[in-house]
Amino acid sequence: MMRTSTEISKIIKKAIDNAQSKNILSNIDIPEIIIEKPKVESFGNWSSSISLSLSKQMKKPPMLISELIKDNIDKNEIIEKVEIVKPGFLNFYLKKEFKNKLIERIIKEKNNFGSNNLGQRKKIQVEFVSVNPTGPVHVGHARGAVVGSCLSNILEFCGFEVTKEYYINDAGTQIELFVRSILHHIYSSFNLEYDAPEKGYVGSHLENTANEIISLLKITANDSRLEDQESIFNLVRKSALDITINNIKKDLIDLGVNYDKWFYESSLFDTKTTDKAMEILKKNDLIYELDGATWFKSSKFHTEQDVVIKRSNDGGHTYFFTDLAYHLDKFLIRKFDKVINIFGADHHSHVDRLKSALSALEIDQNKLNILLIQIVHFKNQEKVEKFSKRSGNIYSIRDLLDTVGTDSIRFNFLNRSVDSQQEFDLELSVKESSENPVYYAQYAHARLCSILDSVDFDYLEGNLDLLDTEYEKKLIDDLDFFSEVVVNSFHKLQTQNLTKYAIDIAKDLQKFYENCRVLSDDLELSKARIKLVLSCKIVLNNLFELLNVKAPERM
RNA sequence: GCGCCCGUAGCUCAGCUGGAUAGAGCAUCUGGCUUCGAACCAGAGGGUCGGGGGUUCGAAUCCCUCCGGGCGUGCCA
Repeated sequence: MMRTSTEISKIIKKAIDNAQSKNILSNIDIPEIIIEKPKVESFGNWSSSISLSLSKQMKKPPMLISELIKDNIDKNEIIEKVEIVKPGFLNFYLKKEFKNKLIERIIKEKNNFGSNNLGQRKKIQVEFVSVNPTGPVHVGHARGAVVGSCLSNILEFCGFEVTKEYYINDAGTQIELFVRSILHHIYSSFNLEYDAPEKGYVGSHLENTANEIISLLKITANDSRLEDQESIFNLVRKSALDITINNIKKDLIDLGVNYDKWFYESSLFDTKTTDKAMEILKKNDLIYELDGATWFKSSKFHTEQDVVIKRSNDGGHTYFFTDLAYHLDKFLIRKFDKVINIFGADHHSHVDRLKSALSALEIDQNKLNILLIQIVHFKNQEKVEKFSKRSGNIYSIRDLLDTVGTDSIRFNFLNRSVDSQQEFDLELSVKESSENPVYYAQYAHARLCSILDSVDFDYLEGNLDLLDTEYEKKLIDDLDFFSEVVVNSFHKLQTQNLTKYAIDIAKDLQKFYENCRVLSDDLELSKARIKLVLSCKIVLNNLFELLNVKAPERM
């Protein structure tokens, strides 16, 4: 089913063609005709400023171009009326029958209403969060988690085959440090010597994990396993990873974030993908040795500086190298048509490097989309807290979930552009949670449910022509806009227009509720209004589904 | 120094592929519950869109420059 804006766009294109073939409009190439929702109701249901942009090339005043377009619009089943407003806007009013059909269609399509097939079942991967498994996911990553999960929902709704993936860095320096920090704690608790690593992990989380491992592995004071530091390292490493990853999973699930795949960095070595990557780089002469390290000539592509892929001190691979191999896996082995990586803004130096990696692997760069999420400051009583896992000063997602509800957190994050830094006032979010916009939208939904609950007669034959107040018309206008909002979110890969739409439609619903009695003595009118209420509920449901926010029937 | 992001109402933020009167939530003030849920509604106040230049019929939006804040800047991830 085509979106209304697209339908109108085609009608206008045809009208211009008509005028051009009659030689009353000059025969130039017509750009994409953008049809927009006007800001003000008095400007119709949809509008276009195409005449203004054509004016110069056509050497005609926009008002005149609009007149000519209007006069040459073919008969159609959508547009009731066209208004031309200075300085040359075309404002369109939709036919009643078209609006009625829309409502019938919503009721029929239910969960699918608003979806589309722009993705054509193409394989798309969304990789997000991917925090080192060295502790709980802290609040700084919650934003990326929520945005990633919502974007995935949108992509799915737009017809993509989506794989949500978490990349587990289980092969690098940080894991090593983490495990050695745990071992230090374990040995210490039995009064044994084990050198604490420099820049290691400390704090209550580390101690808790260590203690958990002691009881899990039943380590005792005179345990012989403690004599072989090499093998105890591997034992502890595995337990530490399992424990940490399971906790991360649990926290994310409670945040409404779930994954299709948990990808282990170490598996890239097991499957020899890293070797393959190295071969390609060597084959293309993109590798050299310097100062004992191995370098990748990324400067040949997009970066100013080359990048180390093998360290000089211990010969270990850098994070960048395994990430390069990881992307080889994504594109050349698993063959995703498109990949979206969501990074924290502090990783933005990684963007160019990764792009250069793709070039080296001869992968089309347009297939990779990297979203940088700006950081979140968590404010607590005037103090802006700095959180760091290594220092042990953790404010985890779990802590956040314990004080603020999931819906509130999600809505709060989704309601902003990822380009903007965000200040999250912890005190305020708890205190004002009942005044959070998400509850406003949910309340509208609950009210609709409450009405529908008390209906005990058949209303599906109701005559929609009876919907004639400004409040009802506005709601229908909103419903018509939903598919458009979804597509916009997809194109821009953003979520804030969805939450904005939620607030907008909720506001119009509250006004409607206030002014239009649904269940009344006028049975025919009641039936029509119930159908409107039902279609609004369906759209709100679909919207909440995308946001992964609850659509409560009662509150 | 260089690179990326941001600067819009008292606060938190939308709007930025140029378009009509710059919006929302919170906060403040005034009014509204015997009728489907007042977690609501109606109304009011509140703006040099960081400053300055430029492009354009038209700039919060594009370009230049300056100021302010954040993040990053070859062997952590």
